[in-house]
Amino acid sequence: MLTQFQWLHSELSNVCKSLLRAKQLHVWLLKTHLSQDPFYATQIIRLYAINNDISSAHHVFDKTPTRSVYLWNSMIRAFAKTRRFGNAISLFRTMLESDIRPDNYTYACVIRACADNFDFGMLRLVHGSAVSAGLGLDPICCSALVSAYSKLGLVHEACRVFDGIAEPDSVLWNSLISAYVCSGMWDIGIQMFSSMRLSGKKPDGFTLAGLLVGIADSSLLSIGQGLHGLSQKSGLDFDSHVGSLLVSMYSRCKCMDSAYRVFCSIFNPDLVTWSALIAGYSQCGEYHKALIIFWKLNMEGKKPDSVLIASVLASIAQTANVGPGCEIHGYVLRHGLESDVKVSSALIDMYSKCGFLHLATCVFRIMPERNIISYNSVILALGLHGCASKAFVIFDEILEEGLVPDEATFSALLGACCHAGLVKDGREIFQRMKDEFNIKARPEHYVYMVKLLGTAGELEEAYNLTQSLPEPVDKAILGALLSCCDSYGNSELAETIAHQIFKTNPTDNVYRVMLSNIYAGDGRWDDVKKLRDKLTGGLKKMPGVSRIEGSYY
DNA sequence: GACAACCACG
Repeated sequence: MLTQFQWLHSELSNVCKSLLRAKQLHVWLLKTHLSQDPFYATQIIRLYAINNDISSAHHVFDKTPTRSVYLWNSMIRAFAKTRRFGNAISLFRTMLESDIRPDNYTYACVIRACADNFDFGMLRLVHGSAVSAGLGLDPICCSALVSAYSKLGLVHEACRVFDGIAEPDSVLWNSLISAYVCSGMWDIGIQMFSSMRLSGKKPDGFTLAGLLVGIADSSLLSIGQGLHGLSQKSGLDFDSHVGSLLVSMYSRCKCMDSAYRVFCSIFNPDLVTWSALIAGYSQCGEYHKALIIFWKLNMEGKKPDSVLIASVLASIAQTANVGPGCEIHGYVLRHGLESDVKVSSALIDMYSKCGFLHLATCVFRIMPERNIISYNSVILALGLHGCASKAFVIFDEILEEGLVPDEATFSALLGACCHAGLVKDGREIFQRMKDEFNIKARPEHYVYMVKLLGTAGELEEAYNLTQSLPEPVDKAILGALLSCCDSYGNSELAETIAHQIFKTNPTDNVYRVMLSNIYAGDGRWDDVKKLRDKLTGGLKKMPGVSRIEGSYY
């Protein structure tokens, strides 16, 4: 039989998400007067933080008279993990003024918080403070520093920290490899991997994980396959992290057969691995397979989490078939997932892409918590359905809420203007994006602007806008203008634009076909022939398919 | 208690 203490320890080590359970344990500890014991207080803070009840966690911290380093660290970590970076830093400052000295774990946690908050200035300060506390060469601090600098894109700083260590341990090697790979320098990451092996350190699951995320697309497939072989040789393919990363890696390489094979070889795959497979099918455009895997997951009695639901909803949105979407919505309501901001944003997008704007706005209105992504989803939905003025009302709501619009917000607004033909509003919001919100226009913003002006017949202004950009101008921007020239039958401008595109994209036949169609519209058949003769093989148009599924009104 | 995975808007 379990003793009370064995029971307590097993309950505390259980990381299961349940605020109720955390509260029950807290009450039990209060009754037995154990709650003031720094160890138990630390555990309760951790449980509250996992369940996002930061005020209860802070209350426990306040009420504990003897504060160990452990206790301070757990409270700072609780703030940092719930993205309350300001609180984490100010508690760290209070700790520095107290008679308890921060240890290497405190610094590692604060360093990570600075990186998560993209606060370079604070990271420098904390780094300096760690050095003066004599922890400049501590392996735990250094691995946190290497990861933090690389997250901020400062891979050379990360390298400097690494170079300062005479005998790096595996964790530090893994952090450096990850740093290079995450910064897009996967070849240096591979070199570091060789150096690690030469130095006698055995690669582990983390090493492989760091390398696998660098296999961004099918051009690196053979390296990915090599890493897969290596993981099999060292028996690391049984590691659940490595398994899920192999599935994602093959998905990114569009090798869904291999991804599925890896998935099948994993004994009892976890939710992350299921998610990786579903997202993989979805990203490869195999939405129906994604749904089949989702139903299979349900048949096995597994409980999908919010991340998995969000990726399935994204798949459904692409199939534009609201039926399964409604089923998932039912599941969401039955399992109390509707308050999750990821799930709700995905529901808004799904309903809007399936044609049900009113359901999308209903979901939005009853959301208890909204972030910029949920606002962007609803602006996109309104824009897609031609309700541009309502989209602008939502934009004002963002500002009233004190949220900061991002690139995607303006993309959605410009898209809404395009759909509704609101040239004046489009011009205005494009200007405000740059002047008021300091957001540099990205190619997609220019595409919308060119489309907006071009569709309204302002071809000259649209052309001037494209020519104000530095060379080479993105082909999508010029392509948008080319298609407007087609609508207005302006074959002269079309010719100029098309040749500008051909200069940088000599093999892109799509634009030759577009220009040839414009010539044809003008009756310039000789030019059509000249252009068509230049076309190389492989020009096949996928026939369109439409289908009507059952009605869900 | 430090280093790693799946995810919603474009």
